[in-house]
Amino acid sequence: MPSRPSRPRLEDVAARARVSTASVSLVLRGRPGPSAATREAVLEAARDLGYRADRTASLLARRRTQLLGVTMDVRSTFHGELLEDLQAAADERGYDVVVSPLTRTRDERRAVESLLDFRCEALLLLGPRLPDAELAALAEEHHVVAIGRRARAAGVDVVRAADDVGVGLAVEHLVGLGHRDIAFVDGPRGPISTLRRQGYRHALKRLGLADAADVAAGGDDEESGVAAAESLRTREAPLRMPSAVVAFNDRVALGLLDRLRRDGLDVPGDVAVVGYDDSLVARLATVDLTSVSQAPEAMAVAAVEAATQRLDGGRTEAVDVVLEPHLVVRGTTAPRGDHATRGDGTREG
Amino acid sequence: MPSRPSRPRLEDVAARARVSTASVSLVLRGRPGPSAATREAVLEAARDLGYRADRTASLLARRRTQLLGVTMDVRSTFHGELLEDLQAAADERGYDVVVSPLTRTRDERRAVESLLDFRCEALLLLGPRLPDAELAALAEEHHVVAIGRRARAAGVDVVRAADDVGVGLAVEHLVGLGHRDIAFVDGPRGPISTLRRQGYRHALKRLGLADAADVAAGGDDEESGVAAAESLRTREAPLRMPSAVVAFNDRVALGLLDRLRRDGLDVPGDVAVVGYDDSLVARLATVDLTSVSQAPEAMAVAAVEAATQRLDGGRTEAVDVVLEPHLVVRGTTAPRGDHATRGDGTREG
DNA sequence: TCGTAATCTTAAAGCGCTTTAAATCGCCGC
DNA sequence: GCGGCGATTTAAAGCGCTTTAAGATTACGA
Repeated sequence: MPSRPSRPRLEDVAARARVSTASVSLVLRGRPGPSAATREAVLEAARDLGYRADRTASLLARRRTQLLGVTMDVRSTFHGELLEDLQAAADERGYDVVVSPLTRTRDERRAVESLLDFRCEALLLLGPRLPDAELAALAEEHHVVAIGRRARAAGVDVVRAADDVGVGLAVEHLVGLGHRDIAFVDGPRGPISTLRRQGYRHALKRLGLADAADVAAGGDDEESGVAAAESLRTREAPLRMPSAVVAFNDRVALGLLDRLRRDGLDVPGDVAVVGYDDSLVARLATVDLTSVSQAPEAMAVAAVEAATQRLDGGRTEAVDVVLEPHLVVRGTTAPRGDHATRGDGTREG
Repeated sequence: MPSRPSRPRLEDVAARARVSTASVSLVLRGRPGPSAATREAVLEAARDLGYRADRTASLLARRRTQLLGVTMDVRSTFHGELLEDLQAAADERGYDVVVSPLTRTRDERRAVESLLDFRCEALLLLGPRLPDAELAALAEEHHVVAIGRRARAAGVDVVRAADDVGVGLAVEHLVGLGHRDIAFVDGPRGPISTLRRQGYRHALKRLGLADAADVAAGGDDEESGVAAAESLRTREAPLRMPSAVVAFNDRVALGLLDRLRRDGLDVPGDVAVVGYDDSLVARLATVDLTSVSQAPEAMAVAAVEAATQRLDGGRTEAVDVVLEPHLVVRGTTAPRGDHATRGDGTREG
């Protein structure tokens, strides 16, 4: 039941403090000018009245909105986490965030439109799927930051993690544990998979294990993981069941884990598994998956930074920020020794 | 790189169409008045100029904002789903949604403040944790709808599912499959658990199995499920390992599943498991968990409906909408017969 | 004591759109 | 040919806040 007496306006505060609305405006926004006496009077009046500025009006009056628009997939917990960090980073810089969720009935284009209606000053797109050309077109009219995806679109700022390096870390970790037969379960067709696969190959080469390269078809979800597990276990002669697997992402790793364990294999005893994304599910005590973190906090900060540099710092050249991922070691990886001593030897070939 | 030539204003459209700004405003919002000729001229001019109304300005001018504010936990996929449906429902009624995420550094109060700053006309709170008193206070000044939680707060509209009925459905399903020893793994202390537990007890009574009531301590996450699985398997004499378990929610069910299977039990062969929420994870092919759905779409529609009824329908009495949940049968439940024929008999007592 | 600079304060002009109240235009009947 | 009426159109007054430019005060040095 909204209050009948409409909320107090700036004018009311001014009247009560016996000063002009200009002074009130200045004081309330902490701008220099008003004397200490005026400040106090205004603050007191505002407090008494329970005054709260009408953002709509102030946005209209000042040319700026100080709003950052974010598009995201609400169903993705990774995006959820990123959003948390974006909020925090924006807060610190005096910006507010408007989120525009993508849903079945609301594609990326629509979500962006909505953000523009709100007059957001910059668009932060989480894992945008818009074609590069469209991103570039958008960037001609607005500030846009693509997060988590490489983009060859003029004028678009990009903030992403070095996926190849990330996979490399995983491989090094496994080799360090004594593993030699390390398979990589691929992701869906696309630039991200390519990069991760490269990371895998290069790491093996670097470690003198180039010959052991073993890439299995995969995908980006649990089912792909299950399928990959099956194919790894039923392969023909020259190929062997690896002692460790690096999966395209955590979901795939999850499918792998599930299937391997149902088949009676012990993880990490018989097979070590590493995921990618360090998603919330990887952190669950029941999953406890070793995974590569894309450092969402750092990405968030970098993205907001990119936006504010354009807005307040006068930057006009697009930037491409590449962050170093890091490995989070948990319970699905262990020294290879374990395998030899308690594995059930369910290998082929 | 935002465009230099500032975006066209209403005035520009008016000039180009050779009519007044009033006419343009009327036409663009589809209000009655302008003649067909005027309409056409305006639409054409607007199209030519690529005109897009400045929401900020129009919000200020008209008294209404047509904005619904939603607070949610971004990490919850259930909230994510709900949000999708809320968006859709709001869209249909000509409202726009502003979402205010809860994060570590941004509690519910803060999130609500933010929504008020945006001048949202109604607050839709997803599973609010604010104490009833605070909800009631908020409701004195604003329209508030609590979603998914019972609230004894004056003036607050509530939209929730009949949890007791939901658990009842699960129990009936299991009994229909021939199960008799059906345990319930409880949730965390609170009204929701109480209601679900009641639903469990009442259903058993109704089916003449009151004596078989078997409530195990639980919680609201995977770990609680693991713990519950352990306790179910190691209990003393008179108690037996049940042939079916209804869990407080899907996460608990997941923990149960994981632990039971690692212990070599077959689900649903040895034990049938039912979750609650019909979350995305329950639907994963690798999980395929029978679960009770709270019908998020229906909740979303009801919530938006509640808000618009107050805003446009003139309703002033609070409503309490209780929706009927439904059971989604998947792969973790099967006739008890299965158990007898292929169970490994790992029971106690 | 007076002029001038420095410091505060404020009147007033918007920001871009909506809306009301009044003006305009046709058209009809007498 | 004129008064009148309904259908359109529009001038103008805001919505609540910011900001600029001018005005008021005070402070100082000469």
